[in-house]
Amino acid sequence: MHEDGAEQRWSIGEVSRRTGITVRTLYHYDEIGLVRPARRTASGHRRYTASDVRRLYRVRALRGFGLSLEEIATVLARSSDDLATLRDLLAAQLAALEAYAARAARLSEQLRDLVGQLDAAVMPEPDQFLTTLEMISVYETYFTEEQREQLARRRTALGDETVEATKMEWLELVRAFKQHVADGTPVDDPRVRDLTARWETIGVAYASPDPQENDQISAAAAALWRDHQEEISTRISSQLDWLAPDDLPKIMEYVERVRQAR
Amino acid sequence: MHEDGAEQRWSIGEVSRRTGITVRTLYHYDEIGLVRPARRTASGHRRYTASDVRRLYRVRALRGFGLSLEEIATVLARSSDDLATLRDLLAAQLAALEAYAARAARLSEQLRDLVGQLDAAVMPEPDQFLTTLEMISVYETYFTEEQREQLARRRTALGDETVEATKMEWLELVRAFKQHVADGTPVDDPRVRDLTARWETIGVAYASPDPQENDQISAAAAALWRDHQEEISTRISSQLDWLAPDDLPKIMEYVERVRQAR
DNA sequence: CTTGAACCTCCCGCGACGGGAGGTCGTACG
DNA sequence: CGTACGACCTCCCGTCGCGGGAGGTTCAAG
Repeated sequence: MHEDGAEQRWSIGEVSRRTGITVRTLYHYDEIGLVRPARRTASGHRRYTASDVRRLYRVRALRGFGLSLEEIATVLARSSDDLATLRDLLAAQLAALEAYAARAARLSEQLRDLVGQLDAAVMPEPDQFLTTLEMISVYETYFTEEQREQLARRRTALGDETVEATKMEWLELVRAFKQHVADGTPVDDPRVRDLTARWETIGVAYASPDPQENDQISAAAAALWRDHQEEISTRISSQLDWLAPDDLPKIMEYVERVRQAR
Repeated sequence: MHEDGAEQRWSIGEVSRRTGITVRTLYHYDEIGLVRPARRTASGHRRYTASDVRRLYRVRALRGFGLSLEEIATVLARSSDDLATLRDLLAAQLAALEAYAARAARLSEQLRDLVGQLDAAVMPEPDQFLTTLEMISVYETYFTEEQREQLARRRTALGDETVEATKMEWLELVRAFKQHVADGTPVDDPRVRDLTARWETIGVAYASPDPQENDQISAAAAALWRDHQEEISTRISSQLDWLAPDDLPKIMEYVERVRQAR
């Protein structure tokens, strides 16, 4: 650690080449005071010292971890004596990165599904695909991020076949109810009471251990149905040949009346 | 699909509540022409139709997948007849997301290491930690992303113990060379020739199957050493009690001369 | 002394809005 | 019928991390 007067200094271009940071960025760092060259020549040209360059390397590393320039400025201002701040920031950044990675993974999965559906031409109608997009958004409007995550976890835990089986069972119930609605079966008939009980147990597999959470999810689902009955009914009936668009609202209303009658 | 004159229309505030999109954002979408309400009242208030709201849901879903508003505008402009564009965009987005997730995973690992080192107080000197940051940046300056990934893959494939063993073996070689340098052993001595051979085989475990890639990595490493001898030497010697800061350059030069003498 | 590269400052632009100022409109209530 | 208040309107500045251009000065080599 010897510092004599003849210390080496570099022009902004040389520094740019050495560090791989563009000249424009160096100007920017100087402007905001993040890395200012130790001195200027008489004519105003920037002269960077070895210590400036080291600071630049630190900035680059921290930028690489996703810290903002402001955060970097604060940790580099106090860091010599205080590593705790830096540690906390890095730890926070780590948590943020992991959360982001998890979100990205969920999105990737959803996207793979969608692209797969498009490729398999399962959904030949363009309108139908766009409607799928709408439903995704509606779904996200009514359920919070945690709720969606919770439901997604449950689904993957149960496995695709189980989920598919549940869907089939639900459709079977819908068909049975449709018949009862058509027949005008009274709401206190033991048969429809049994069907309603099965209806309610279906969701149990997706329930979380926390009952309060379940209530919130049920409430969100109810609100979704309340506000978007038509779209949902249209969409589901369009994929089945035995269900008319206005069947589902009638069925849901009927089920509700059965519940009340208990 | 019946469209009578008495179609339902909503004010911007109602739409905001229904979709969860802020009023400000609705203004923005109108401004850039992404979602314009079907009409205005005489006084200029926006009136959104059901079809506008559906478009908003589509926009929100696509935004959720990370598409830009411009991309969304193009796919929604042509999408009714052309799902291929949308498919390609989603597929591209999927690839981008996966790449990003992979990068996030690498960064997380690096960050966990760093935070772990800070917590374990392995590195009590603040300066030393900041120097670590500098080295990270330098490392990234000289090796390309693929090269770093390649090296990281090799390291994880070999396992921590093997890597540690390699490090130990290398240190052993360095100590042996240090002695030979001190003794002035001639560069054509079979003992130093053997040591140099071992030196060279050490890196082989990290080599890629592609020889050209190896050459590039070696070149990058050489450039790094050329430009940052001092920092590296200082850093390594500070962690060992038997190595002076100026030993390593001498040793490297000696090894080079042994190589030339062959 | 000239030429061309490197350097300087100043300023507009991006993407997707947030937020405030300052004005108009709609409607419910007194 | 007036008035109060909330909802709505347009216009414009700010964000973050620079990129890039204009228009001028300085440096180093020939």
